[in-house]
Amino acid sequence: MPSSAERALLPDSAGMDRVFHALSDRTRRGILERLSRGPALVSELAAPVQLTRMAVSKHVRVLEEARLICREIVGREHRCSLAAEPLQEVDAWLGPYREFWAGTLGALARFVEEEAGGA
Amino acid sequence: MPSSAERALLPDSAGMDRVFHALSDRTRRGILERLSRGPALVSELAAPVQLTRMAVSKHVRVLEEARLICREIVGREHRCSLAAEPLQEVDAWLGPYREFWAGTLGALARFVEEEAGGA
DNA sequence: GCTATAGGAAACCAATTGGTTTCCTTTACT
DNA sequence: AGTAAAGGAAACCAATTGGTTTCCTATAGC
Repeated sequence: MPSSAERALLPDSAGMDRVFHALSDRTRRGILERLSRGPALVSELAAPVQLTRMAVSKHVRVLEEARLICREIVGREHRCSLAAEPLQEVDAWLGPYREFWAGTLGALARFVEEEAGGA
Repeated sequence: MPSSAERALLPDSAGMDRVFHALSDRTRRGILERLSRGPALVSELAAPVQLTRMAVSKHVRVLEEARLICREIVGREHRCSLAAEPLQEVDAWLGPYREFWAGTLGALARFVEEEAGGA
């Protein structure tokens, strides 16, 4: 069984597919943003969204399958809450590219400096 | 005209949709990873990928439309290179959630500490 | 016990995806 | 000039998406 650290480092491609796909819809990102301010029922998520409850329900399921939210079923209510772990995986995935753009910006800075110094 | 800082902070939903969707395919993430080690032609991207050149060409276009790569056409060759800016937008988008999971882990740490102290 | 509420299941739809194949254009090499 | 290489365009295909509507189940409240 892989530890959570291993899970974050070995890029489980299928998992990342699911996470990025889940994030590729603004409605779903909106749901995540809402949940970052505390748990909510499915109907509470649906209320502000100008969409059918069922549409929101499907979005919730997509997020759940990407492990971005988890739901606790209490009575007839489904209480959804944010699960940030996959976002940490995204953060980790971003790692090398962070170095890349730091390099790019560094190179740009050096270029500008050279221009200023040389001219 | 929005500055690059504004562009990074105002979440252009359609743009983010495109970026996350572009990232939601492992082939495309593979292309990005390849390009993080330097520019490449479309055929060089297609060579290792066990897919038609056309399929790769389409993936390249998706990445290009998400502004994740840019291509310089020189003669008959299309030289593709990584454009990390949208990844910085992803990084920025991640910001608040980073605080969230820091809080969660912080809370967990406190809980464990209390357990250890109280027991 | 009856009614209202929270939510999923299933069927359906148009649009998009990821992939292919076949053909075409443009540039390079000899 | 003639051929090989780089790559896009178009047509096509099966599978998936995002959305709807209609119906169904289970819990809660009077």
